[in-house]
Amino acid sequence: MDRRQRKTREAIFNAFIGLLSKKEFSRITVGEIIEAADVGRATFYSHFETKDYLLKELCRELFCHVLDATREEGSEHKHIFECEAPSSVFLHLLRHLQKNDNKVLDLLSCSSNELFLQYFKSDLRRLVKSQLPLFEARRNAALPESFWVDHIASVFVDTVRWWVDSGMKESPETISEYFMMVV
Amino acid sequence: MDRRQRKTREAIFNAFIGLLSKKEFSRITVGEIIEAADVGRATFYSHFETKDYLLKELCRELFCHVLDATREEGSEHKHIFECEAPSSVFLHLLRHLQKNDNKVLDLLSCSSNELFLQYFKSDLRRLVKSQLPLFEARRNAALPESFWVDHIASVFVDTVRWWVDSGMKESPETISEYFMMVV
DNA sequence: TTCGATACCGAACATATTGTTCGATAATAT
DNA sequence: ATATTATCGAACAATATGTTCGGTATCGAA
Repeated sequence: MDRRQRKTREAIFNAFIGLLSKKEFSRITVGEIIEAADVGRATFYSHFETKDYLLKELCRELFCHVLDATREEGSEHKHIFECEAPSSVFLHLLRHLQKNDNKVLDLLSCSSNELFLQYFKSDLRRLVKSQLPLFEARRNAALPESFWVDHIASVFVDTVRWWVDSGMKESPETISEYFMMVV
Repeated sequence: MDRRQRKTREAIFNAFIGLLSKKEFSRITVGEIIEAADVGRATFYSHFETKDYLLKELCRELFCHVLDATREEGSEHKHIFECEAPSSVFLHLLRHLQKNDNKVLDLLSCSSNELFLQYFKSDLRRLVKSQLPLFEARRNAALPESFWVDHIASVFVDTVRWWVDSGMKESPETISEYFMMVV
């Protein structure tokens, strides 16, 4: 990819994230984004069809990155996935969030976080599905698998939401314990 | 309240709900609403400051209505709240939803249902809080109350979401059982 | 029934936002 | 060095928002 493209794309993402910390998604205009990113109007529209697609692509990049990182760490230390409690993989995720090395946390704590949590959850469902055996012991046989997967992903997202909404005072370890207590 | 006011208010709500079943909230314009409701532009703005307030007031009316109805039924048959399992109050809620006597279900199954589920959840939290003793037996003492309340409300909302998203094939009784299995 | 209050109409209005177009310029890859 | 391509910037039509105003119809209370 052309270096210019990378730069403008990055500039737009950063401007967008910056604006999101100040105001709601629906009230952010394309005009504000291109001014903050310092790019031409036509340039913006050559990168993103609409503001909604910008949101979508941003989520895809960030969440896939976080989940892939979690998955990688998992395959480095295979025992995590094979031997330890199911909490491990989620604990890793929570630690990634707290470090905030990428900007996921900024998105999850902004006023429009519901939008991101939706995307986050749908990516998470895939992770849960691949880790399903770890939860088999806790599952009631009467529950449909689709319900069970959805439930685990939902509870994790809701737990993260509660965490950030209440100021992230607890450690990732504590939150992970809470999660394991209720799931 | 003036009969004229009631009528236009009702007309706007109905037009709004009708449009929501066809397109996303963010793509619905005030122009479309007033055309469908057959009221003047100035009239709309004398009732609702913006489209967002319209959404908010609609949620407040409908959800409060549902939850109040549930509460009322509860006080008629006091045993429900005092003696029976905590499932009862939620089962009542689910039955109300399935009957769809008010239009709550339309909102929960439209493409912008996330918006409504948020409002629904915050109203639900209050209900959960008032029914908290019923869940005491299932609660791990290490969990903060705020987390516990949030969790119960979240799981209920997520359960309803799963139900409507997957076509509401199950009976309210079954869904209530699923809910009680995982909470 | 009457009468004062007020909700509604509808059309016009300024303003803001969206998404597109185009020629000129500058950065890039090879 | 050169052909390619991303960006600029300014202008553009089309659409949406929220307000204003005088006239009309409806309402609730006496």
